Amino acid sequence: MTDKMVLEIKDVENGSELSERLRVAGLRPTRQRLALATLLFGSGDRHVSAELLHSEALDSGEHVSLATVYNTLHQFTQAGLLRELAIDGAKAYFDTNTSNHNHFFHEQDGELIDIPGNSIRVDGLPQPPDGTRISHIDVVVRLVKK
Amino acid sequence: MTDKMVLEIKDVENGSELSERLRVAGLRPTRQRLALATLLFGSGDRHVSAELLHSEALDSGEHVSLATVYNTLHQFTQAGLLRELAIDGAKAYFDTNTSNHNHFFHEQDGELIDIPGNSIRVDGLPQPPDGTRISHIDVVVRLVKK
DNA sequence: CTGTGTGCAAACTCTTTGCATAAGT
DNA sequence: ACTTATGCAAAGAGTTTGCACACAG
Repeated sequence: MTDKMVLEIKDVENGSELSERLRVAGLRPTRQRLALATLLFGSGDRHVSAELLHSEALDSGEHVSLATVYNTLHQFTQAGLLRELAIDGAKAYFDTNTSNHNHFFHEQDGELIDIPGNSIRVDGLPQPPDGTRISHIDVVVRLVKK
Repeated sequence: MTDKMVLEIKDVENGSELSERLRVAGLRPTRQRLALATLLFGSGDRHVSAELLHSEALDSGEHVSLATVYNTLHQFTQAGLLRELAIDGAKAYFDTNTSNHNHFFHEQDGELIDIPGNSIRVDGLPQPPDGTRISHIDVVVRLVKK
């Protein structure tokens, strides 16, 4: 039995393939990154701001500095684990659902809700300008109180 | 001939129905607002940031403080003369085209290009959550270099 | 005159940065 | 050991605010 096998068994035992996800992304699975990853990926799709994630981490008893939260969110985004959303200009939101989907945004509450990727269809796209290609299309359906 | 008539004739003479647009919106046509309105609405559709508009105003020889530029952009937005865009989170953009249309956004250059309102069609919108109605739908087609 | 608008500087929010210390491999 | 990550506090960008003065009606 090699060291590598032992490592794999240990990872499976403590239920944490999060370590492995981080390692694959070239990120050391530090205490802080694991804590944030657990909050982010431990329970379905989420939309978080840096401040929210920071306070959740503190609430859960892990000390993580706000600067580290920002670093981590950007590292995760670069690694493709998160997608950054430009929704309201004031602050950045990060979405744990990186697949193709869109959003309702409640302008008064600041609440953000996923719209499944297959429900909205965008037709009639004009040709992108020369020398460019479409990276992706963001659709934000803005809501107000009735 | 009444005072009112004199005023109307003067407005027509200097070619400025901008004064009237501001008055209708409940905004006094001050020197600063007229200068900004001229820059904004004097030449086709535009996308501006506060800082860009401020420096254009200074370049044109009109002194306007940055705070007034912000005030004015928000007042114009509230009056329906502008639409605010949440494109890249870092700063706010204001669009002089308030009709229904969408945007190409070149992520690397930060360039913003209008897509005519009638070319894109969005289908398959789910029902908005209870107690809310759709205010409007923003479609941003994000571009990267080929 | 009266009320609104403007300018200035200070304050505020969100985010980034520099550098010494701590932790992972 | 060696390298990367973290924490702190300070700096930075963009935006807002409070209040005295100026201007439009």
